Amino acid sequence: MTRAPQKRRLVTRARLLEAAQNLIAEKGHDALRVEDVVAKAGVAKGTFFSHFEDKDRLLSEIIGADMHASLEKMAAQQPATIQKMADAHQPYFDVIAQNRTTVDVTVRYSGAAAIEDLGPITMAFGRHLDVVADWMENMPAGQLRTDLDTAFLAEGIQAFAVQAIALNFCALHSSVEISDRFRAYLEAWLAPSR
Amino acid sequence: MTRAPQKRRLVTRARLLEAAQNLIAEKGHDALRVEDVVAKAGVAKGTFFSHFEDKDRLLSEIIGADMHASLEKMAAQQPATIQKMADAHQPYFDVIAQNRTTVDVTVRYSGAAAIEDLGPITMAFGRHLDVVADWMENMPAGQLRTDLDTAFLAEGIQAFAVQAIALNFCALHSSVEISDRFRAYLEAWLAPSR
DNA sequence: TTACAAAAATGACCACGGTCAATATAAATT
DNA sequence: AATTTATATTGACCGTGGTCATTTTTGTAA
Repeated sequence: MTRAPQKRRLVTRARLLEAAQNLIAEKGHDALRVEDVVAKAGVAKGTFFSHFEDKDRLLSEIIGADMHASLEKMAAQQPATIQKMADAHQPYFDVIAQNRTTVDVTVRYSGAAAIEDLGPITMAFGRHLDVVADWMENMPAGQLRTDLDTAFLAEGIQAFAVQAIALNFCALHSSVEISDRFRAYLEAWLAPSR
Repeated sequence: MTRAPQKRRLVTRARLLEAAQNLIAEKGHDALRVEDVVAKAGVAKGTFFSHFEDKDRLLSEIIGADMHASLEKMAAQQPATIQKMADAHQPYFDVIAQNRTTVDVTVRYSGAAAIEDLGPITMAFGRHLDVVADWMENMPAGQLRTDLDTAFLAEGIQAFAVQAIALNFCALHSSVEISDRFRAYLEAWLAPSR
């Protein structure tokens, strides 16, 4: 039986997260250094690693929270068409595709390391599935293919979201074109004309 | 105008690659250390980085070659059904999903860094698109949806391949189940019943 | 209060990827 | 053959992520 953490620990953790967020806001995810974080937070280096198993885990904590926030914005909507579903993903793409680091970390954590401790990014990916499945359940009839359940369709949407982001980074396209590509994929996936 | 490299340089490069391949065969991709590679190859550390911009680039060179080999096996076939298309991907999955490192590197290099110098993994991804597009061009009629061209359908296949691999690592499924999942995706993507 | 055990924090230390001015070797020029 | 120029290699050095035995702090029970 593990005990509840002392409040001191929670304070330290919050300090570390806040320091990291400020540094990211200043210099971007790529330039984040653990030593800078601990210096700003006023703790020792070892403390950092007693709170986060590695640097990527801290990043995943922050990026995961951002993803979650954008997903809640999405969940508050109910797009009526496939096109609008695609468009509603914009805030989500904005978070994931900020830069190479965010893309890398997102992808790495999309497959969870441990089963027990699903990271925040893994959770966010799960939430994404739920959100789009829910959208599809409540969409005006006749637009979606009916041969597959919404959970399966949602998996496909996730695959296309990742693809759109990856291809965007490949050809150095702008963020706008992510959604162009994504829109075409969704149309083809969700409303095939055979 | 850049000159041709001296043969000495080519020899050194080959030595480095061979040393790396042997070490990977012994201990796996994860345990590869640059210092071990240069020791085995009998060169200085700096030499390594004059041949490969970083460690990941060396890995991408080796994994990319493996991917290419498996793709040529695939290209030599002509599956007659969607199911067989999916099954024919097995050697490709075996290369990419060997372990976490191969998956990470593959994904990272799927989006090329520079435009000039497309890495071997990026090239392999491109080859994959060609191979499956070619399969679809030469398949017995009536199986595939006709509303989209094969190049676009190929992009979707790629997206689903990545998704199948990623989900496999997420839930810690076995390699067998990658292709199960992939088969379902392909059927739904290529032959929707609306 | 004091004593004590569990939790938290510390910082010297290590591992390893990556850099770069200096050196050695090969090719080109006289 | 001697000199010069381009190419290839070297290895000491650095930055930064991550470890762990030790010390400090906190909650608790006598």
